[in-house]
Amino acid sequence: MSDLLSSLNPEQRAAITLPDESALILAGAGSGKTRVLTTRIAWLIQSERVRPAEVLAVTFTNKAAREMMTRINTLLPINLRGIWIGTFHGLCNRMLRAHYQQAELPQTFQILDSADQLSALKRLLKSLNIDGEKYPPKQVQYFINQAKEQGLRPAGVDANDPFSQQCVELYAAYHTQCQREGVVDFAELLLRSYELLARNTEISAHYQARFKHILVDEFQDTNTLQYAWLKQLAGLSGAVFAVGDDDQSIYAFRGANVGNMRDFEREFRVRHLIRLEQNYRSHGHILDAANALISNNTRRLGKNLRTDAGCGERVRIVGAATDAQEALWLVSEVRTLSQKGVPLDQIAVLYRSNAQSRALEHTLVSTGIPYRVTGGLRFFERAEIKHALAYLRLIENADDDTAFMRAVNFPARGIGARTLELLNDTAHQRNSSLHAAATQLAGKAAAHLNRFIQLLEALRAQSQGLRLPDAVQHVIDASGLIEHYRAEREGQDRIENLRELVNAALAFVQEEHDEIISALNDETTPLSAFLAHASLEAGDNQAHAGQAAVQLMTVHAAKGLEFTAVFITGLEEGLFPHQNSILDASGLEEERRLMYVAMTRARAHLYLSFAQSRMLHGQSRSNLCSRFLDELPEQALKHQALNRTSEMSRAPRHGAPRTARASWTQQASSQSVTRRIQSEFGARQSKTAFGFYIGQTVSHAVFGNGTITAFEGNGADTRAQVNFGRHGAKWLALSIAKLQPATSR
DNA sequence: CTAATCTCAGTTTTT
DNA sequence: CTGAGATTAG
Repeated sequence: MSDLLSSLNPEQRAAITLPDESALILAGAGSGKTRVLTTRIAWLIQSERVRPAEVLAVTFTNKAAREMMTRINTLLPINLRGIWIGTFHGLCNRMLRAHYQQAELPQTFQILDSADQLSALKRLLKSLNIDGEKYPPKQVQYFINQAKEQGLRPAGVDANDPFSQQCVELYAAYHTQCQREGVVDFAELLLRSYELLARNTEISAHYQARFKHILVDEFQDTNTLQYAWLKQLAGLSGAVFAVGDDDQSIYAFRGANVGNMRDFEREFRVRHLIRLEQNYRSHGHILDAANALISNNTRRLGKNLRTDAGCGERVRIVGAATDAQEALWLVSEVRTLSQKGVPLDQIAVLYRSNAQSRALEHTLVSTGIPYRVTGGLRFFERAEIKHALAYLRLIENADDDTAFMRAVNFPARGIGARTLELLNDTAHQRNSSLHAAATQLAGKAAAHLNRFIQLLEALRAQSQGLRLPDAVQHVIDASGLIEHYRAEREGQDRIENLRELVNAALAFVQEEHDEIISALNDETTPLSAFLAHASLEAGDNQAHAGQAAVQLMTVHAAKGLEFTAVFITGLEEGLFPHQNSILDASGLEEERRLMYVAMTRARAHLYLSFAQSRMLHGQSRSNLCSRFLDELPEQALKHQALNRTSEMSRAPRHGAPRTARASWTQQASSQSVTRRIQSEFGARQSKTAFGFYIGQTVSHAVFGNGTITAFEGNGADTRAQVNFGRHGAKWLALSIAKLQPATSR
């Protein structure tokens, strides 16, 4: 027991050894959060306060769940049979499989991922003859998911405007469609599981009695429904150990409710609130800067990180003339770091939005620095994989219309829009699945359709006796997918991926025998379990590990990771903070938390950079540098001057250096702190256009006085973004709008 | 029915 | 500038 608790600080130890009641742990960035969580579980079991089967731990990502399992196993090398560790969705799936009848689901129910859900909705809109322009499928999807995440069924949604009323009806129709098809979307997994517990006192009592300890990771990211589910599961007696950091809440945009932390404190009668404020990751200056930044947010639960490490290096701030030069500077710094002995995979390049990666990648490729982009398409989301899975899904459940639509004419077998329209109508009239309608229709209407139905029959029959990997192999061959891709120019990669799918099935079957995982899904078939696995765990973003490479990713993707050196790029108003979040205070605070997360990823070296002009949407635009730079304490910073001449002479193409330099007029920089920062390292006043400059106060005949915040475009097309205060921000073409320099008050 | 061409919007993302 | 989705020509 003592070794479990050795080398922990007093707060960590206190958290780990708390009594059997609910507790809230405010765990700052780099404070050993995962360690506390896993050690708590190991300690509870080792001291025989609970058996493994009485513990439930929930995370947001599969990666986190796996890591937790591994670390507990390292701390406590005993059989953990019966412990429930997984994602919210994974655990709900598990529960629904065990009680599928009470949950009113078919035993073989399948899970729709977001893309599947969207195509299901598009199909629904079409069959109801609803204008997709007026009701964009994406918005309907958002509406439905939001309702579900509030725990609401169609009858419970308040709809006061025509749009919402229509959405409610679509929600109801969509629900009927899902029920008929035997499919559930992600939000449905949670809601169904919640309802199962809420309505069925026996089942609810069973789980409440069983799970004496419930542990929640990243609690600040829970949404309303997840919180309600936890409450239902814990009952009155369960001890919920919630670990989170309100300062790292960056998912409000998808429904996360930081307010859950306050509610939790009250509703679970939390007597133990422990703050983990000792940071084991970042050097002093980095932490000082991050602390100063986040202190600009209001409504915090309050927390300040400290470190025993020295001040370390100052945070470096760099302004470049163009995005291309920013990238070149980055490359030279990466080289320097590498020469100093920092491994490439310990260097992260972060950005606010994915679109920014392109320019960086371009430069990295041309300078020969190996890099790896995290994010983007994952294995099970690839088109060819989804096609193969669609055939497998149809074997399992012929009524799965989403899978049917995906497979029916891919590879092309002469079943076009016309036939499918007819099929859709037939199915809608008879209230049957597409497959059922197709069997009726096949004889008379289309021989092609008939052949497809027969193909499905054959696949089902032939895969019957096969083991899962063999069945997968058979399906990708007999469906014609391999043949189809063989004929395609760039089909080779896709064929490789399909072969990889067979390997994935093989690995999955083997893992099923693994003791840790085997407790799951005793009742379902291997195929059904594999399909659920494919939906719930979309697979790695990037398959090729191997060689050490610089890590490129969005700030969101970097959460939970740490690196020796971190570059945060594109620190410009409109980019970071993002344009769409600048308007309201809560959006801005989330952007600030995002910046905080980004900064606290760094151990020893932190670089913040911006460009005065950048290519965006095919146009060059100029922005002020980010307001977040103004919020950092001067003593923790080092403004690094770009050696303009040498950098520019090295610039290969792009980067019209001459015009850029010529335009750096020396303006008096009395108004803005931002400009002061810019002038300190020689970047000076931002770009001018038509004699106007960024930050200038101008007056407009209609909107009155405003401040220029950005330029975009060139020549006669040049437009300026002007913030007119209560009139909002407007883009005005300088050749048209008659702007006047405002006279000072 | 398919392939080529046009239009248009364009954060962040896990399950 | 890009990629998705719709529209139109073959």
